[in-house]
Amino acid sequence: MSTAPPPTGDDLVRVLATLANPHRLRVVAALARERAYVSGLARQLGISRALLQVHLRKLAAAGLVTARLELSEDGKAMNYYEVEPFVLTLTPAVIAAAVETLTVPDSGEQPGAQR
Amino acid sequence: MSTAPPPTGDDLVRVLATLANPHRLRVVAALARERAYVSGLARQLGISRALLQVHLRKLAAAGLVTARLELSEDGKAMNYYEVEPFVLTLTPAVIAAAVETLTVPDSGEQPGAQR
DNA sequence: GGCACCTGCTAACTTTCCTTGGCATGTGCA
DNA sequence: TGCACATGCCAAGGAAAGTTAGCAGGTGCC
Repeated sequence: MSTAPPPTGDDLVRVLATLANPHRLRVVAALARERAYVSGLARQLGISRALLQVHLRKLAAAGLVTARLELSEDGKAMNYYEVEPFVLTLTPAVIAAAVETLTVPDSGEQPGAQR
Repeated sequence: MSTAPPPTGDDLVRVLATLANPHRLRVVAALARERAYVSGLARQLGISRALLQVHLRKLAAAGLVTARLELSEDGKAMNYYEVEPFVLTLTPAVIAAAVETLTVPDSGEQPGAQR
């Protein structure tokens, strides 16, 4: 078994599209140091909570971060996010393998089908 | 030294944004098997030349493919593309390092500056 | 000359993403 | 009760990306 799981074509696109954003990269970088809750992270990054929440949602949808709701000592509900220890190696060969499992949204054809 | 060169934050975003597209992934996959010229590749992928050209341009801008203009035996000018043997490993730590060199278009602050 | 192949560009439309602002809810504490 | 903190959602405008269609140029061959 390798350190990198075989990515589905669609998964690969989703993960790449998710990471292809400066804000989301900063979020991952910040969470790589230590987990944080939404409001605190928003202050730390200097962006609005609404914006951060959208990015966190995408990161979570791609499986790159996870959320855990906790109660602070003073009873506040805090939603702590932490980064998932992913390892993704990108090479032409990996991409060629992933393309085999690519869903085609355009014409809805199946993998291996000829046009 | 690792197999992957240290990516700049901006470079990383550019490469990720470039690869986060089904068509461009297919192009890379096709070129990974063998190099091809524009028209032939367009037919092979079932997309228009104009569309392919835009994607090829982005891939070349990100340094993932290279173009070489050649003359076929019958004198036709053929623009052959081939994939660059890139190796990019993506982990939270790599991202954290790349973020340090991220250009901030929003407020234009310098790397290392505190807020 | 006309057809078939190759190359490139640009304008314009459509779709998607990004971002902001506002609103609603709940808690603890002075 | 009012303030400060936490959570979330939704609507709307602006910016960027994707896609198509059309035009123009070049060569070889029947």
